[in-house]
Amino acid sequence: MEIHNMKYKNQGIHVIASIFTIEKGVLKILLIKRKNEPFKNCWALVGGALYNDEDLEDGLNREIYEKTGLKNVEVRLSSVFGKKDRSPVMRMVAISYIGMVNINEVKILKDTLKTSNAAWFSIDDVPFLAYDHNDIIKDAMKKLKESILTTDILKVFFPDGFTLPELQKVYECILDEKLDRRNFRKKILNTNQIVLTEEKQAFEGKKKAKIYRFKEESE
Amino acid sequence: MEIHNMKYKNQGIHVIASIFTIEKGVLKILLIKRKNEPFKNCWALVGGALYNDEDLEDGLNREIYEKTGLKNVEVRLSSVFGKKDRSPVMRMVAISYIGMVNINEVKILKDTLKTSNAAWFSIDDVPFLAYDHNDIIKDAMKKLKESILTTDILKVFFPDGFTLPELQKVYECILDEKLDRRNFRKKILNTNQIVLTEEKQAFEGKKKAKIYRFKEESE
DNA sequence: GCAAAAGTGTTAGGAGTACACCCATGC
DNA sequence: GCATGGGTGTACTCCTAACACTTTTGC
Repeated sequence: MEIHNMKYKNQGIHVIASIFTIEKGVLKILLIKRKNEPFKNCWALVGGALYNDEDLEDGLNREIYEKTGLKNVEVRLSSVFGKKDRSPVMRMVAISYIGMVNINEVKILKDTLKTSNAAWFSIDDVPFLAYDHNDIIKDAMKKLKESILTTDILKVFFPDGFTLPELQKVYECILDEKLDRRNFRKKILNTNQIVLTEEKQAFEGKKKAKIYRFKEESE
Repeated sequence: MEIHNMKYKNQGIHVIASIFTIEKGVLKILLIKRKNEPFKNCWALVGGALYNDEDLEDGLNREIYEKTGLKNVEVRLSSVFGKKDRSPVMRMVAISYIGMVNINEVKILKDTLKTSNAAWFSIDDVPFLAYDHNDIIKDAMKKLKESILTTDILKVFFPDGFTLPELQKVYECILDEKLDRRNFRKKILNTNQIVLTEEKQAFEGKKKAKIYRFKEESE
């Protein structure tokens, strides 16, 4: 590869995050309003161009921080988008990630150097977005549904443990379907990913529910 | 993003394929010997730098063709490798794919503009490779194992159909474990991905085996 | 007729699904 | 005491895994 060959010039990498949360039983995604061209004033996913001197996930976390004020969002690779004309400015390949945050623990910045607004949108109510970000969200949703049972991606929602009714609500919200209470308990307990604690806590009912927590990696 | 900012200059995208085949019951991977720096004379996966004016998979297929003479290899996304120092020349992010080819139907070029050799290596016998290609293979192997049951990625091995003993050999070879004949048949037939044909054919035994084929997408 | 591989069936355990009743608590 | 949600068990089906015998055919 000849570094000065025009065939390779002006390529860049977008690192993009579909950041989800759940607020009052509704799955939401974090969007920002762009302040600059291209797609000025258009809503978009959080993300931007990777620097030369940072690893992919570090770049993504920097972008998330710069555009929303959020720090240390845990992210997982979702997919790659590389159509040659997906950016009107120059050739950009997008690496897309999924992130989950606890809405009670974060405060997003509405106005930054490059964004004029930031807001949570219900997943059923996403507007037309910059670039191919609508496609990216679609793919991220699919991956999210696949990974909730097999990974501990939901851990961030429950830093202090959770009751099974709570967890079930989150599942129902992400999968967008009702689940049977008894079968849900069996399934979750069978994955061997969670353990019972001593505590109890009221959730929606009057009766107190048992609190569980995700196992640590070592357990 | 300011296009002339040094933070974004000299970035590129590697498109890389772990091309597998099965030869005499052994899983093999296609490697090429590099003719140029960096990693001159080192073995490496097939792939190279993406051009500005081509989609990701088109670029990958071009690289495969240039370096091995193979055309139209069907590929699937595997993962992404983006450590900042993974290339000594400039910042390169690698998009890695899995490809399968039928060794009876291809002839690879041993010598091209950029390669001085190309050869199939048993998966247990892969040498030290250029860049982070050893890591990329490891990941591709994991993805390959996950996808053989749920996708028709093995179709290319059997353009004219296959017998179940044949297919089982391929599974055993990729998963690196022995499978029970009766349970294998049940499992495969249950996936509803294959259909019985009228023909029969001898494989390893004297008795002729029934020939199946993968369903078309429309079936 | 025998060696070598192809083909088949049964049983037991585990997971998924559907479904109904009692328990604890706040009001 | 009753409404609300939390907690539990059972029966059926389906998938998985373990396991042994018969069939075909080339030699």
